[in-house]
Amino acid sequence: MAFENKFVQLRIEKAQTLRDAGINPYCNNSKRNTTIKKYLNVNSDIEHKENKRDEHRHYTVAGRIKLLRVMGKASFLQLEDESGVVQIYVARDHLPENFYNDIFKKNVEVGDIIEVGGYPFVTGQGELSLHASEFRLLTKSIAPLPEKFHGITDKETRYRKRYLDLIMNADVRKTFQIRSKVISLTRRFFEDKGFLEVETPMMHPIAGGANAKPFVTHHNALGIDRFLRIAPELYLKRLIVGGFEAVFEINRNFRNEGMDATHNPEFTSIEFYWAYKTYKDLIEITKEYFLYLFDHLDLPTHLPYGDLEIDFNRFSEVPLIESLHTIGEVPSEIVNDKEKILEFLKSKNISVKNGLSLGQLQGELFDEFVEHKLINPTFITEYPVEISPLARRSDINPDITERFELFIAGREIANAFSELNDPVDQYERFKSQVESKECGDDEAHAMDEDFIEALSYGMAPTAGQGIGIDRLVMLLTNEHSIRDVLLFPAMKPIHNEELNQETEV
RNA sequence: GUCUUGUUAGCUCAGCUGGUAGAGCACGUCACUUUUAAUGAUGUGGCCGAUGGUUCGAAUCCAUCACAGGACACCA
Repeated sequence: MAFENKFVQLRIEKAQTLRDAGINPYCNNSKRNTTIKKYLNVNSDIEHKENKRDEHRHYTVAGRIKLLRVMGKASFLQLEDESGVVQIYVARDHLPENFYNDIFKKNVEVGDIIEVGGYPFVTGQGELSLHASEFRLLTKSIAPLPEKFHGITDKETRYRKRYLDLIMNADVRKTFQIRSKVISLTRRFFEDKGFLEVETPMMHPIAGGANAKPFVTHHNALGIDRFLRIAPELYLKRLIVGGFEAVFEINRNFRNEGMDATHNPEFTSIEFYWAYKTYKDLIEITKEYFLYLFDHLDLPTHLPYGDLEIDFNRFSEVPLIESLHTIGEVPSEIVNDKEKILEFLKSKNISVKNGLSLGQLQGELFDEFVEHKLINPTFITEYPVEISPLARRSDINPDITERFELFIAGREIANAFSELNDPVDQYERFKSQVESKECGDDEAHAMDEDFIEALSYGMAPTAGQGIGIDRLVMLLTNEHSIRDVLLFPAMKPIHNEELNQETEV
């Protein structure tokens, strides 16, 4: 039952006491006229004034009480709003008669949201504070906050009750402010380059554009199942067919797969498509994009990440096959021989699915021996065609594609290629994907005939790229779990809630 | 999915090889008009994650389950 906790009960009683005294514990006519940060900035000159105060100034701030130190006839409290923290000095004799003793001391506590009016002064300890002459409760908090020193550290509680995490941990708020900036800067970067932001469907009749298991939902009115999108790619390319030459979309994708430190079932990406360009142009714009982010976020280009230091002045480019040997230390004589790769993998005790093609085996080698070693930004180029069903073939070598993936700190951050715009080739590639699907690869791409038809009308030569925003934010904020850059990461429901839901129905 | 480590007061944590629970913060009461995690005194507060088992006796040992963290697998 709600509110049964004894501390909550006590606070509810206090709220009632306030009502009985004619004070609304949930009033909404706040008179706040400045933020705490502005208050501190505007009054930074006070310490140089006579008596270190200016009784002619008057400000009204509001926020949550984070700390409360009652010392007889006067009290100090730390008041926090979104912009910052300020110390408030509350003295009995500067407030209406009996207010301090009967209302403030007895019924106001840590967690409450209040409004305070008064003048600026600097305390004996040298802290710019606000001397209260008006004090008003705005919102009575009836649930006690976590411990003032240790705060809340239990990860499960932090993710399930993110609001508490945000109240208690300023650095968590900072992380999400940076996340917001990254998205905003990304939007501005592409808009400034003439890209058009578009919104394409989240519910797809065919889950395409990536290899992944989709979530399924049902549309009652049409009586059909829909898939939550695993990627917007095929819709964005339809727009290129339609004549838009530069489009992007920043939004969620959904993949019905495992969860771990780098995977959440819903995640945010930007995908952008650029007509009359190739993947080589994408390498250039990607470098430019990173510089833009670092510049506007004021980050060092030697970025610390855990124990690593990533050098964003050094982007390198390595073809995938070459990387197997030069980075992964796989003997170069085996990398183009299926049987030898299988032998090699066996000798390293690595088991792979039966019936993989050469390109797929090269992909396995890459994942196993190269990926985790790519710390500084590295564009791995020229992916095998078998693992790139939507990418354009190289004119020089039809077994490889004009594609790259960008790796930083051992993780894939972006995936990009010159788009396959030959409808017949695309049709054949889908067909071979469908064969894989029938052979048990439940993540292989499905046939999308409507997309083939769209391509048939002609899609200008185009380059397209996807960037995982969550992983990017992890890098930029030095976070090592995707849950720490998602406000509300996916969590299993706790058992009691499940039971309640069942019994309520 | 596998392995592993957790789950004790609102929060942060103790609790040994079994003898029916402790601290700090918070909260109540008292003192205190310049504190900085204020201080001093005093008090309240627990279905020890859930269910079974072993035992005279379980927070503690065993099993199963739930949730979480980590690692691995899967996710090209």
